[in-house]
Amino acid sequence: MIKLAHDHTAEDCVQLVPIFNTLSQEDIETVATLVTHHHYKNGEYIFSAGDVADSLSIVAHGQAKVFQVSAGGKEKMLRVLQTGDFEGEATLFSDSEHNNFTQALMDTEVCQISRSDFQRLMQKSPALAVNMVNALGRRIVQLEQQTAEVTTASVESRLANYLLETSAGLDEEVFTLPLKKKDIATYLGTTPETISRKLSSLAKQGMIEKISNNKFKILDEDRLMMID
Amino acid sequence: MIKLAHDHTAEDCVQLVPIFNTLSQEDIETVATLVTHHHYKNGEYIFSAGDVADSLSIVAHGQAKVFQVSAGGKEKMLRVLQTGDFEGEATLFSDSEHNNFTQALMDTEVCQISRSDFQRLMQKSPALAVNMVNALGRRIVQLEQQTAEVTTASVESRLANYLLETSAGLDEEVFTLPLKKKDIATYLGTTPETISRKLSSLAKQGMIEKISNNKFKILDEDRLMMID
DNA sequence: CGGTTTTTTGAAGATTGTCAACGGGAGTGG
DNA sequence: CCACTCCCGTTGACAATCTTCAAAAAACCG
Repeated sequence: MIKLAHDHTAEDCVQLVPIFNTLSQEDIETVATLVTHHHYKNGEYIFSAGDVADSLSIVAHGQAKVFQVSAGGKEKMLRVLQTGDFEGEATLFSDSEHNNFTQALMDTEVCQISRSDFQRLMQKSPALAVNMVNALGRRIVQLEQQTAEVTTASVESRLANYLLETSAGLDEEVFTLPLKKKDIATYLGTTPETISRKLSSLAKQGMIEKISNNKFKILDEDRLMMID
Repeated sequence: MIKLAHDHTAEDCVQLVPIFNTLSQEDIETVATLVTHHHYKNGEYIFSAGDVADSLSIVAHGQAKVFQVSAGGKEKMLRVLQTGDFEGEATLFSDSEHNNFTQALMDTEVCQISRSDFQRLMQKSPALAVNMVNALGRRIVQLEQQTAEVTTASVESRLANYLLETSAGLDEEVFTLPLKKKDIATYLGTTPETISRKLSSLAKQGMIEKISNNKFKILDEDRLMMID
């Protein structure tokens, strides 16, 4: 069966993405017709704060960073979208503007579905709505943990956790940080200088090893977990 | 039409709570039959971390605080549930244990619905699932703002915002803080001592007035908003 | 009213932020 | 292929906010 490139990618979205891939074949085909597909190169903006927020964006392949910009012009990293993640919760329930920026970190495929289509789809396909509820629930639990950690733990502890999470699930002991240190800093609620110092400190203590600028190796997982 | 007290409260839940009150009459009646109702006095625990998490708890009337306890035994306030709010996202998607504590701050009516019933209900009534998606979406937006603020703004600014939010929507200029300063402190990611000092500072600067231990009056809203 | 918890206040100390300068790597253009 | 530039990361010195510890005062509860 030969398909056009565009169709192929639209169905990829639906096949690849957790909130869709448990749906019935019929639903999957419906979703595929409603989805539009876009490609973004490294550094391109998927959307910006102030844009009309009328659709949900789903990462079919690649990575993108979501961040806010304060009145003073300072960035605050919120999270990194991986394949299968989506962004645009704010668009789900009201006509509004995006409050975040989303920027591709590499070549990234994004599928979008308009709020009205998505709401209709949820009405027609309860399984989708339930998937969505579950996905959002997971996200809330994670956000709560994150806020608790930021207000509770020291920078060194937060950084250690970040390294553990980022390296988790990789067979390779050597892993690459997907973000610049500047972004890691705002993600963890600190400054690039402090990140630099704490990484040195962790290395000096023998818990990690710096391979290159953004490649590291975990040497002592247990000790990293017990910081603070 | 005469009803038993218990039935009355069960329907109150359904009538009062945003995620339910837009449902069809038929759905509302179904929900009412699935809901169990409990009363908690000030200080009683609605659930504790480690409890089996198999139901969603909805506040029909009253106030309750949700908090975590760290390994070291320190509390971290997460939020205050008001009438209509619910807690138990973690229970939505998997058999697991609660990761939070929830404790009544006054006499509080709580309705609970089991995960399995709730999931069935969402399958049958897409409107409910959509309401749920919207409610969770709102919550995520709020949590993101909160984390951004904690990592970005000074304690004085966070406290000022907290006072503004807590007093918002009240006609009375004098308002009562629902939490002890200890809890406000962990909510804002600081210590009771710092809260005490910053409140004095705000009062000295003429932005607020201390009426009693936990009653305050906003004097200069504009200046409070512009801190930091 | 007695006892316990909460809040306030003070002083000292620590973690982290800020400012500034330097070094290095990546990309560009000659 | 080399030189130049720009941005990022590093390092140091200093400042500031905030935390911690301790003790006294105030509020709360039965």
